[in-house]
Amino acid sequence: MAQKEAQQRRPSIHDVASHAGVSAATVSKVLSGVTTVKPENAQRVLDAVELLGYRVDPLASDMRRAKRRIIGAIMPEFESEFFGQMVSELEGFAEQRGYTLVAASSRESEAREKEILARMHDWRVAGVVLAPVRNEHGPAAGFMKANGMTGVLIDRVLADDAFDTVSADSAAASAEVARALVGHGHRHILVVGLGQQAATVRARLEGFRNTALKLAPDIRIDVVLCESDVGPLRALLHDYFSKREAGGDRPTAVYSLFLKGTLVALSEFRRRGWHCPNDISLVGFDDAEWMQVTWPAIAAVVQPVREIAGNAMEVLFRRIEGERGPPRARLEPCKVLMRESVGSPGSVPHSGGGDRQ
Amino acid sequence: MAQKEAQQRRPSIHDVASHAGVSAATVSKVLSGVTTVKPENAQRVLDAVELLGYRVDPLASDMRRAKRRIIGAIMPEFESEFFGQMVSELEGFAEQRGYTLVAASSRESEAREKEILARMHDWRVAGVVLAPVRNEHGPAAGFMKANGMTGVLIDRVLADDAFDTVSADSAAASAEVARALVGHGHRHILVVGLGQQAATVRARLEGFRNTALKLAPDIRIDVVLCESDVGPLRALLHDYFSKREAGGDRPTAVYSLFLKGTLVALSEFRRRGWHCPNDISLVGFDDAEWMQVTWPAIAAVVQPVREIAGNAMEVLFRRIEGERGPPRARLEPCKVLMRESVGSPGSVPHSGGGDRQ
DNA sequence: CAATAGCGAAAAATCGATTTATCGGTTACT
DNA sequence: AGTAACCGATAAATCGATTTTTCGCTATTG
Repeated sequence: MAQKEAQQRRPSIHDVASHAGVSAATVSKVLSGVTTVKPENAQRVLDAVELLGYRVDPLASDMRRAKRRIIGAIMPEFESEFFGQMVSELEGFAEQRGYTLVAASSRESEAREKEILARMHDWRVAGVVLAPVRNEHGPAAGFMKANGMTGVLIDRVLADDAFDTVSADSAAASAEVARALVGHGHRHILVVGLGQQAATVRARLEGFRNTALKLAPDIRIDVVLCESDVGPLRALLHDYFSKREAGGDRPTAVYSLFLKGTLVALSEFRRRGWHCPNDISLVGFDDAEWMQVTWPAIAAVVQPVREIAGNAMEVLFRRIEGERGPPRARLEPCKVLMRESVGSPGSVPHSGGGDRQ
Repeated sequence: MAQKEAQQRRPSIHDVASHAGVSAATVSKVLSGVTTVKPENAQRVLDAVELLGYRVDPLASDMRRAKRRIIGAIMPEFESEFFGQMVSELEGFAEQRGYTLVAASSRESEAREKEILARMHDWRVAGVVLAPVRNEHGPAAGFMKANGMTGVLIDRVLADDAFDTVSADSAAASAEVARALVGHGHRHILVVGLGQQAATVRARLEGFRNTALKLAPDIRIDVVLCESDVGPLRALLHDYFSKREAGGDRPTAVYSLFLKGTLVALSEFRRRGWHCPNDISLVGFDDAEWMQVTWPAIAAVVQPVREIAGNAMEVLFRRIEGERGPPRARLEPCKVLMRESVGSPGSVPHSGGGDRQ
């Protein structure tokens, strides 16, 4: 019975102390590696720790010190492969340095983003990896600044005057996509994007447009931007293609600036019975595992998740360790995988039907 | 300068108290909603809180009480849609009750799973939602039991003698798949699975086999199980189909018991130039967004993520609130979406080539 | 009128660690 | 011899809240 109770309540530093016949302060010193303890006493402390199965209570321990060995990570969502991989990688890097990563998702809401950040501030996290919902100018970054938090911004950011940023080199990747599509002979291209993430999308769009116009000044680039959510995009795209098809001047290729856009585009093609690349070519920003196993495989821009995570953690820990100096904006190069969804226009003018059923 | 210092150090309950001209105890009472405080004083406290921007320090606050308003969630991985959605849903439900959810992934390692669990125990989380790497008999569940933690097991579990479990009704869903495939006339079916998750996979396999045999006693069911990781599955499957094709008795349908298996199967079909459903039919356990936009759309068993998350949180909070009684094992019904990847065998005996290029 | 009950708020104990101040007991130095 | 330095360890203060105890004051009651 007494044993049972002893098992229920977890041992404190005082239990260890009285068991080893020393004071709590001595136990604390032994465990924190202070050398001014008689070896004999140290051994008895360690024995008692072993016997009782004592573990330091991190909350009590951390209450005095300013920072805890915790890194907070805030992602816009967890559903997509990209952010899932990102969290996994960040976890690994944090673990390597003896830190714990706690992850939370803002679920695409700036209000929740700030709320989570405030909670992490309460927890006294040593640093935050923030993938903002919109861009680096949102309220969350402001909160971090106002409260003197240490952090790094990733993904939907370009550069900031207070925090280091790490993101994919969208512009360069988009330029490469432009080269490929123009090279295949496309002269009328639709670009699909989401307005929310202002800066990043603009970089992707400009990178694409500039290069395309330079290579083929006569090129026609249509843009369908969806301001708010993904939902309306489906309708927008349907309208767009209906009008274009009626007018007889529909684009020969689509470049989607984000993953869900690629899905929506594919689903629209499907609805019309179009197939890639015979009826239309498709390239999407962001890769996913399934894109390799579809018929045909979908061409995609692959973001270097591991590199972004690694560099973000690298600069974050440098700041945590007190490094000063102006914030730096890092861009990691993407890989562009030109798969079968891209071909040359006009080879088969218009199938309409489809080759199945 | 003095203002700057005031901004730097975050206000404590004593700052609020002295500002409002009351004691710290009174502040605490006001904030925790105790009614035995004179309205006038309460107002002054609230004003001071507002003025100083005071927030309760959760570290100090929780130190006294045994349980913290934190729920821990441990998932095997974050990369897949399923667990990503799961974490999102859990987060939502925790938020509804004023709890914070901290998520971590064991990255398919039982050692890490236990390590994370120990850390959460140190944090004195109120409860844990554990999606074990293998099944309910792993070391993590043992750790939870030994330390008297409150928790609920989900996904890769059937039933446990110490913890409530919530999972998808794999057996029933598999039976439905069997009915559909047999109904379409399939008499030779390959089932692809991963051995790791023992109990769940067995349930899916048995559910399928039993029903299929009952409906068509002459049916032939091949099974390719991969014990360790997904990697070897690719080779196993390739071997399997090579032998079968040589023997001229290849199956007319494949049922994959897990998502990655579906991808591997698709990629193998692709390699052989087979198309669904003309050359072979395919059903996968676990749905994903992309399955609707491929040609053809892939039939899938949809796990009720939201229901599983909701019920897990429901039973977990009941246990946290002190409910006794034997653990219950809940099974949530799945939806089976029979999409175009399933057809009748023999309609087009063997295409081999493919309908593109 | 004295004893008691009730109310609101302050004082003090508590949670589990860390850190600083203190203390007894040697040893070394002037 | 007197004191300074030092060593190892303990007592006590601290972190920021919550909770229990105590206390002063007013209102009720026999």
